[in-house]
Parts: sequence; structure tokens; C-alpha cells
Amino acid sequence: MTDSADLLKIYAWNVNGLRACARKGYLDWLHGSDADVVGLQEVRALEEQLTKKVSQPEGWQTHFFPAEFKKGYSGVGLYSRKAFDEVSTTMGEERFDREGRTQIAKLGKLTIANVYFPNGSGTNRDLSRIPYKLDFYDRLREMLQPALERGEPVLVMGDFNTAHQDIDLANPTTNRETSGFRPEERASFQQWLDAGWTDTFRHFCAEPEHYTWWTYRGNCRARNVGWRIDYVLASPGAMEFLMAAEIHPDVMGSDHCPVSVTLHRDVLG
Amino acid sequence: MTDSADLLKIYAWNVNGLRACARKGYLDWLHGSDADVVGLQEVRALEEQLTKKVSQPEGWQTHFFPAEFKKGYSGVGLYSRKAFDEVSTTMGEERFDREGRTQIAKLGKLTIANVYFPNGSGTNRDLSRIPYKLDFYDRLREMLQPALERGEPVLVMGDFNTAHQDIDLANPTTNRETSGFRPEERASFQQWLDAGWTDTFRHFCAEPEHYTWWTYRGNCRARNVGWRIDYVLASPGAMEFLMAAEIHPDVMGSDHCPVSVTLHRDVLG
DNA sequence: CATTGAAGG
DNA sequence: CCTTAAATG
Repeated sequence: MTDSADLLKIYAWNVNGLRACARKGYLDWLHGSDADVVGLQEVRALEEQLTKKVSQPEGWQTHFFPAEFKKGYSGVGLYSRKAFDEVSTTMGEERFDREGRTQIAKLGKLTIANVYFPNGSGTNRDLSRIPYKLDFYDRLREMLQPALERGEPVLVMGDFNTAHQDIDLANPTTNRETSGFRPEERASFQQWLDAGWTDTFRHFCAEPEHYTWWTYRGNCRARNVGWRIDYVLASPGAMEFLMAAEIHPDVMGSDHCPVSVTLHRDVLG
Repeated sequence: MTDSADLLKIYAWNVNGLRACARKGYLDWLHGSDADVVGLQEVRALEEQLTKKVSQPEGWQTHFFPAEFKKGYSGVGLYSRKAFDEVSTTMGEERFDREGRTQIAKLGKLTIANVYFPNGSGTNRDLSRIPYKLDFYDRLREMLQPALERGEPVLVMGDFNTAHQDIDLANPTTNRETSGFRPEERASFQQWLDAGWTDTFRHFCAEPEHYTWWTYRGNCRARNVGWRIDYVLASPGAMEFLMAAEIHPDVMGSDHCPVSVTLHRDVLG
């Protein structure tokens, strides 16, 4: 029998600007949540631009990794009730590291990669950033693969900016050529699964109409015209401890909603 | 005896972005007002960016003159219940005309110059735009002087971006070096009076603490820490018909408030 | 402390 | 449709 004290709940949320999200109640959500760890994407702020209540909330350990080449762009952040043993941010390539996209944290034996994968759309709504996005997918996967193969528990979570299959977006047909659902992007996502990672939400739920992002345009969220582009992937070593995977569409504050996994605490070793 | 049907009421208002001002009730003010003519400064929009209710309100004739070299910058607009006989916008120098600062309208014999005088502060909060501002003052004054000397009724109204005397701002001492109250700017304003123009508000009111602009910072408007930088100047030919000059500090929607003059309708000839 | 456009999403 | 920064006031 497992009671809640034995559980570890981990969230990933693209907040689309933490300052804006904070105005809409981020701290209420955080303090009221059952989260042990929260990974944010698109923080879009330097730590010093945040209020102290947001950057260092009572009862939480935080780490921020902003983009260094452009203010207000990208950026990831981690919150944990218990201090991480280690947080690293390098992918070994300056072109990835400078965009504030990746934090890899250790909590006991568990590795948590909090990631904001690149958007494939370039400056003029073109597809010019797709090669960078695919390279990023490859580099991170190659980086984490050894730990997976050693049987370690690893989570890769965040905004992948790709819907995997037709079931993962409301309008697959009209979006076949749209960045985020193009064949090469979907194939790149598939490579993670082929390499042994599990899409934790799909592990528990085969139903359609579960999305994590809705454009602000045209009232899409109310109509649930969305995309599932935020995921928690788990290595086989983490799957042994996986109790649940959820999407939280009722949590407001961003155009994305949080996603989560619940693990048995034994995953920490 | 003069009743209200014999009066002509003319307003000038720096709206600090007409789209923003419209969100805060500009049309309610306009339709509820006793204005015959309204001159706006800092419209900061092309006519096609305005809603039709704002750009062509029922019962009003309108003319807009935007800056042509930068979107969202400067721009003046005129509203009149009765059609103008003529509206011209050129000062004869491209460097002035391209910034959308001046409309000179004729209503019968009355000439109304609706003007957004340049701010003296340059890009880096420096004083680099003061020479341009002073040249603008000179050019417009020289342009209008012949009509004044012919005895015609002329009004020059709008945001002069200069407080004339100590009485015209809450903190004269600390602002002696600030653009808007520097000696050379005040002298340039004084030249209008020396040339025969009357500061209509001061004609009726010698009291201090009457301001037309308050910075949004630090709750200055509630504390009435402001500047009188919006004026209606009248030629001797207009002064003959002047009944009142007012400041309307209770009209909200901008960091400036409207100013007005009331003339006898005989000024139209 | 506001407004605006631009880039990015 | 929304966030952010930069220019401007």
C-alpha cells in the first residue's frame, strides 16, 4: 500500500513569461499545489527582474537559467521543496547553452531534465529554425542516453514544441505542414520513444482531446482546440516507479497548462 | 447679453495615444462635452488604426495628420461639429512637416493652429532635441505673425512642452535645468507674448497650482505635482472675442488634461 | 509610469 | 492573442 507521503510529484509548465504568470496567480498555484518539484519553461526574465516572492518563495529551493543573448527570451527555472544535489545547464554546445533551454537536476538517484525545446518557426514565421530544433533534439537525446542505458531513473520534461501523433492535436489535417506537427519534427520526437523513453501521459491514457497548449487566438482554450506539446518522458529506470501522469488543463496563467508525473519516492534511491 | 448659443468653445488636449485614450472614455467625453472644436496632440496612430467611432464620430468632422517617418509617434487631429473651411499642415520645412505636429484650420475668419510642439529631450534623455524645438517655435511664430499683424483672430493651441514661469510648475527650483523649463525654452515661449500673443489662461487667472500635465510616476496627479505646458494663445484679433479660458484637470484619459477657450461666435465673422 | 511598434511565440 | 524590450514621453 502507498500513501501520499511515499509519493513524489513533479510538474512541468511553460509559463509564457513568469512575470505575467505571477500576476495571474502563479504563487497561489505553487503554494497550494502538491508539487515536490516544478520545472518552468519560457521564464522570460532574469532572476533579478522577478520579485523575491517569485524567485525565492518560502519553502522552495530555486534555480534559474536564462537566455544570455537576448533579454525576455526563453529561460528555464526549477523549484524544489528539497534541495537538488546538483543542477547543470550545459549541453556542450554554445549555440544551445546561450538560449537558456536546459537544466539537468539530480535529486538522489533521480535525474530531471527540464527543457524548453526550440520552436521551429523562425523570424518571419518561416521554417528556418527547424534544423536547429532537430539538432537540439538529437544532442539532448544523445546526452541522456547513457544514463537511460545504465538503468538510471531519468525524466525529460517540458515543452517539446511538437505534437507526436494525430491524436495529439485538435486539427491534425490542417497542420501537417505547420511547424510543431511536420513529419521531420514528429520523427524526431519518435526517436526518443525508439530509444527507450516512454511518453508517460500516453502510458496511462489513450484518449484523444487531451492538450497542453491552446493559442490565445479565437477562444481556442474554451473550445479545447489545442495541441499536446508538453510531455514528461521517462527512462525505463524511472518507469518502474511511475504511479501517474496527468495534464492539468484547469490551471490558468499561461497559454500552456502544467503536466505532471507522480513517482514512488523510492525512485530517489 | 450673451447666451450659450452665441458661444464657441474650443479645446486642446494631448491624449498621449488616442487609442489608449479611447479605451479610457474619450468618446464619452467628446459626445458629452460642450466643445465646438477639439484639437488633439500625440494621437500616435494612423487614421486606419482607429475605430470608425473614434476617427469619424457621428456629428463631427475630423482631420488627422500623423507623423510620416515613424509609426506610433506624435500626430495631431482636429474634430469640429461644423466643417472647417480649410485645413493645412505644412510649415514649409520637411523636418517639421514629417513629424505630424501642426494643423492650421480656418473656420470662417478664425484661424486655429493645433500644435504639438517638440519635446526637448532626445533619445538618451539628453537635451539634443532642444535646438529643433526652438527652431520649431521660431518657424511657427514667424508663419503666424502676419495674420496677427493684420488683426485677424488666430488661436495657437496645444502642448507647448514648456512651462513659462515659476508659477507654471509645482517644482520650479529643482527643474531649472530640466527640458521644459530651461531658460532658453522659457525665452522662446516668452517671444510669443512679446510678439503680441496672449496666454489666455493667465489672462483670467493669476493663481498658482493650475497645471495641465502630471507625470504618471509617483501619484503626481493626485498630489497635483504638475506642469502647465498646454496653452491656448490668442492674437489681439481673437482677444476681442475671448470670454473664458479654462483648464479641465478632472478630465481623465491621458497624463495631460484638456484646456479650452470660449469665444463669442462673432469671431467667425 | 505610461504609450507605442517589433520580435517572438 | 499575448509577452517582452526598446524608444519615447
